[in-house]
Amino acid sequence: MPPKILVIVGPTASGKTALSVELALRCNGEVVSADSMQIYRSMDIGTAKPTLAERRGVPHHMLDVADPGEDFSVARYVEMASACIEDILARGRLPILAGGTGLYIDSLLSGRTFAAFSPDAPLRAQFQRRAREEGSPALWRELERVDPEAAARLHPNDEKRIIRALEVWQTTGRTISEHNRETRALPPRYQALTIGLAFRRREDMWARIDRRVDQMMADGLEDEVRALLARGVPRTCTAMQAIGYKELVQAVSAGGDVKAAAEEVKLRSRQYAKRQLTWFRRNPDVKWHFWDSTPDFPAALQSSTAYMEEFGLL
RNA sequence: GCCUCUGUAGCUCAGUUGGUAGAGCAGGGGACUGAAAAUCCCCGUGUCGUUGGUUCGAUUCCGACCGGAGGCA
Repeated sequence: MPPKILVIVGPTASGKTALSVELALRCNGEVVSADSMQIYRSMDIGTAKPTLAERRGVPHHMLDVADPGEDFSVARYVEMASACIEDILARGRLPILAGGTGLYIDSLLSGRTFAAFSPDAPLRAQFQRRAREEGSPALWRELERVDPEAAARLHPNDEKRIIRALEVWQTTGRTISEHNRETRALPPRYQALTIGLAFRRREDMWARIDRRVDQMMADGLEDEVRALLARGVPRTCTAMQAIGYKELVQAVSAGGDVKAAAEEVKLRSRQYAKRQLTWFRRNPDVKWHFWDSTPDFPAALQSSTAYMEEFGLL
């Protein structure tokens, strides 16, 4: 039987950090972040990375493990995060995986593997150029010839996934469909108790997101972005696509309106939160804890520990 | 006070040579297997400001009224 771990999911600003720290303190746990942007160093304010004070002495893993200009990937995340979890388990403590990046969480828990090759940047760039020149449906038709199963699954406009499927084919000689079929058959890496945090009403979630963005601005997000740019972090890198960064980069470099940018950040954050909900709702095993107008951590703590007992984690 | 323009989906606006209307954004839903805070797909009934009139039929034409913008006094 794979080891049991605790997982806390939810959209942005739903209180994952606070709950995971509380649970770690009570249950001899350590937190493993599952956030695709908090992995980057020097991106603290805009990613809502838990501060030292918020961590309250609880060890946190998978924060600050990459430089903003660096390429990161799910595969790297799974490799590093699973090593962290093994280590925590070996020390007899409870791993608490907390974060909002659904792909990272599912990949880690499921035990899936990735096609055995490193992303080939020149090849990808070549496909991107073709997509720009011939259009993504042209690539889709090409995919249809080599991997009809993948083509049937993908929309002709889904450029990123079409390119990915073609990359796998070109570099490994096997189709991504084949690979996926095999990896899906692998046993899960962990037995997860997943607790989901969400607001009962959408408006309450929006209000909390808005407040958080206002706080980020007050905490100096603009300066954080300026510092990254001054250090020469390319504005096109993945890290700079993060919500809060791309909008501020735009405003700061275009001499634009920082206040308007902050409003844009709120809007994009709400849309992101909706996508996160879509992802997590798909998992029927999530034990949801809904907030009324504002988070009630004592209540969440109580229901979480009850689930943990039932699951055999306590 | 007079004149002109204007009032259509939450917002910005198209449109109907009279047969009850459609885009963008917002919003909702879904997808997602080495970029994922990324990316992709699907979803538009609303007293067409109110009220009279003309008409078989008005959101569309005419009048009045009530908002809004501008101009002249």
